[in-house]
Amino acid sequence: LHPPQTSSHRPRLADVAQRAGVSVSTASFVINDVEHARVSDATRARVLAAVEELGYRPNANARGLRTRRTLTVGFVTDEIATSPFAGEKIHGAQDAAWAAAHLLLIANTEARPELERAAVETMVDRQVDGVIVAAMSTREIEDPRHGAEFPCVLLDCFVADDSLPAVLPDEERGGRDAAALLLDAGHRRIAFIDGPRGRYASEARLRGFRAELERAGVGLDPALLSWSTGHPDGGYEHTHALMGLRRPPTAIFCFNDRTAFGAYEAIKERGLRIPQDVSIVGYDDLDLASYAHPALSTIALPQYEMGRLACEQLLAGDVAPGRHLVHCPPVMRDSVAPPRTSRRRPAPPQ
Amino acid sequence: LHPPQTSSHRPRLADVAQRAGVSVSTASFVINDVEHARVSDATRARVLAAVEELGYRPNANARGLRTRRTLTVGFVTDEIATSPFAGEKIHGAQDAAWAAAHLLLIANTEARPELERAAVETMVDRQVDGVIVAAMSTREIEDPRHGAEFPCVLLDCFVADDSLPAVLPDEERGGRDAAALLLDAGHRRIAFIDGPRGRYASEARLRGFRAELERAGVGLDPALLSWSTGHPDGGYEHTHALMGLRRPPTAIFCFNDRTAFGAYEAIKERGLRIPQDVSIVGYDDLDLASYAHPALSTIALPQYEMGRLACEQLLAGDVAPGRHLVHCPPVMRDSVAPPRTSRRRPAPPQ
DNA sequence: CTGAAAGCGCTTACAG
DNA sequence: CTGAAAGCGCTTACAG
Repeated sequence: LHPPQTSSHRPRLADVAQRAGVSVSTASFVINDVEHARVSDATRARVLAAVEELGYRPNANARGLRTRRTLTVGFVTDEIATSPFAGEKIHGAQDAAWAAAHLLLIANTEARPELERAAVETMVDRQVDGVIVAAMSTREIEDPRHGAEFPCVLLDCFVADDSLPAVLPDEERGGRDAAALLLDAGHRRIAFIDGPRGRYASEARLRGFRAELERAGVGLDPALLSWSTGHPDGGYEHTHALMGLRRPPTAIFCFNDRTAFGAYEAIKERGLRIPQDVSIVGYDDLDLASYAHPALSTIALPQYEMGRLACEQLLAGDVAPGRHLVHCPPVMRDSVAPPRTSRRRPAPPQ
Repeated sequence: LHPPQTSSHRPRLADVAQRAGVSVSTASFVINDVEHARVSDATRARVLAAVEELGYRPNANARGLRTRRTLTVGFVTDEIATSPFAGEKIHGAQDAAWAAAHLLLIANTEARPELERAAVETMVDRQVDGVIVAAMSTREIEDPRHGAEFPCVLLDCFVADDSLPAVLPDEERGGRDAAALLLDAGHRRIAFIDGPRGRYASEARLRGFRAELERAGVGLDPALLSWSTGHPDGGYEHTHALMGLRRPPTAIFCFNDRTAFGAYEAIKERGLRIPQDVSIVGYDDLDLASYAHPALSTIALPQYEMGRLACEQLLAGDVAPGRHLVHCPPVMRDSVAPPRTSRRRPAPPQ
């Protein structure tokens, strides 16, 4: 009847079958290495030769229609360009996907719920084998399934009832580790320039940070806690304020590396040195952190690993619902040192 | 016979046809708004109602098999995580794709030719409507078609014979603009800390930079040209070297913003001020550039626009082969000022 | 204005 | 060991 395009067609399975002098069934069996269908070596060789000569490659679309497996996973993200995080998550997910012969279908939603919904729907329409829904900074989202049923894992986000598997960074432990790192160096007066109030990461890191300080019998002086933007300007301003205090901190934990970069500037402007005068710890481990002077000690956010894990779990298909926390490893560089004794001495007992 | 999965199936077109009491043809016509097939309003309403009630959504896979259009474009990139560039390109491409009801299928190749080839092949197997091959930093690549025929546009890369459309930043003009910017401010002794030798961007920016200096009758002092890493450490070291010269430059053009960040550090360490003592111009317009102190003047690399353009051209299908240069707009911030007169005076005529 | 039927390119019980 | 045939879920000339 009507082949929509008669033009220079790719060879089809029928073409290789014909050339090899076998039926399409047999050709299909050898191409797919079907176990239980025993094909003689001679026949197999003829088919393989025909495949080679024709440069035959199966139409993945037709195959997917028949088998209901498309070897494709959907990746919908609320943001893709402003931070390097998205790229790292995608990189990890894509590596896991590729290892299982899958490809990633991407959609960016700008965190707009109606776009997110449309994105998930169009992926399901395309019969993806599963979808990863990712947020760039940990947050709660609506259930992306909206009643439909399909394999889904959440990346850096979660649903209220935890009915879906979610891969999340262990922010609270990260906060604890940051505090421990500074405590271990001997600091007692430690400030925290936190991120935006109410943001999941801000609250979780603070929880861990505060708990660790209290465990050490130090406690968090309310004057040393501030909420910032997560950008360098916030770190810059808050650090100036902090260092202008009558009893300035000897160390500052910054919500993220960008905030720490701002803190660096402020400290240098005041003629102080890092880490001799003030120790700094960041969060994220941006690649720029290792280029700072001195190289920034920080808590790494393992975006690549999280992306990989989410995709592996999705494809393995055996993940339990609920939150799966991923450790954020501290990375020690040169921005932490013991406090100056000269500064510790004058500090009166709390 | 054998429905591979009898489980909770999505409704098919046949289901809506049955429910509406029409044939699948008719149902298909109204769902696809087929022009020449006039369907009575009553019938149309019944079909639409059935679609609504059943929550019917067409199987994109089946549709693609039949129509040979999958509404999917392949995006293969040599790098996705280390710089923010990939994310911006993808963002632009995805926005253009989405606007045309397309989705992006992504593959990352780590710049390994065999992976690149496999990626392109698997995308063609999946019947994508076209593929974008992207590099993160302008470079020549092998023809990704390898004899096959499919719509393809290159993004930040090109093939030797220019037989494919390629969207590229106008690096040479960027170099010229950077020079002009500094020349216009009154500088005559301008250094260039270029990127790695032999890299396309390094060479092209140098070409433009040098040409503009010569046009202004200034010329590029070989002592003021150096090749660096493209990372902050390179900018840091070369700036120290430059400022240690007997006749240091009054302005430095840095290969990129990261290099400029290193230059900032070195200048501040020497007790000099930007822009009063030294003017700095970067390249890329990273988001961090606007947070630097002072905010960095730079030449923007319009990654998003390039991504969008490439995808638009691919989907429009009317692009001529050859290089399509995209302008890199200078963005003036606070790191450029006229040279100190005290420094200009002693400079003897060349 | 509407329907019956072929076919997109595969896979896979089933029969021989 | 191999083949004929149905069917995955659509679209679309063609006939009425």
